Amino acid sequence: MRIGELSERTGTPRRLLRYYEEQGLILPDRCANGYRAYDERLVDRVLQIRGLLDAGLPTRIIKQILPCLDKPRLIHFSDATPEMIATLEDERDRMTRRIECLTRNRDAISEYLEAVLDNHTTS
Amino acid sequence: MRIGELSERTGTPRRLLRYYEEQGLILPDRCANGYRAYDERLVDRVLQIRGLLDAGLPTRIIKQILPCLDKPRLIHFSDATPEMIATLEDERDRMTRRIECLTRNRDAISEYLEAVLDNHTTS
DNA sequence: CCTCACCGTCACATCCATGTGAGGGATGCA
DNA sequence: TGCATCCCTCACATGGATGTGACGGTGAGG
Repeated sequence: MRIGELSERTGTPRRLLRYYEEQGLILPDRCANGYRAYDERLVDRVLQIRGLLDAGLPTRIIKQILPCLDKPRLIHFSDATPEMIATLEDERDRMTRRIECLTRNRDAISEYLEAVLDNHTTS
Repeated sequence: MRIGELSERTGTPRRLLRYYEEQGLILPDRCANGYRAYDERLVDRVLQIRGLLDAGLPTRIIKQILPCLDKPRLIHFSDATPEMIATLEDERDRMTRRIECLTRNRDAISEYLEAVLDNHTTS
């Protein structure tokens, strides 16, 4: 598919699809035209990228963790340098901390909302 | 406490403590000097702010959700306009989505790391 | 009194994700 | 053939969080 369709199907501005490519997050083929040709699977990948960006990860980190998720069983041992492993462990821990923080705060919001709505219906 | 101590205890540059104040996230007292005087409780609040920022929330949103968490039982009904409630519900849902995304990816990283480390020790 | 470490404000700089638009080529249809 | 709609690259702009430094006031200790 071309960039327009991918843009529509992922709700992502074309500008950003090109930006993600520039940052090395996706690598579309090119038609003879020069037009970018995106594989079907890139729909999910783009959504994943957007999710991670929205969760506060920079493209530099996303680029490093994406290859680990490609094929659950096709591990790229070539990339598995000690530094890379350390980076991944760090990032996994940061993600865990983020999850805890978000969960705590979301639960507090839920509690607040319940209290307010309760009060509203009973007053 | 003054800004230096709060900065040290939270690992936050003074610059940012002033910035958070400018954005209305914290509201320190002032000594006769003009020096900012921070309450003990602001240590936790600053850490919470940093956690939420790191998780991708903008200060504008953080400012709105912080009051809901102040006292679990001291609900500020005065702020509970319908728009505010809608905002909170939206933000709660966004947080849930972020949590799901982070959890999925973190688990995939863990799986990858396990596979790599397994392979490493048995080869 | 001097000095040093703290504080204040102000302003400009940087990084990153994103917006916007100009200028031009490709494709397909009236 | 003309026009609309897609695509390309390039480049400049914006907004939010953060860095950095200038310039000056405060206050405790030698």
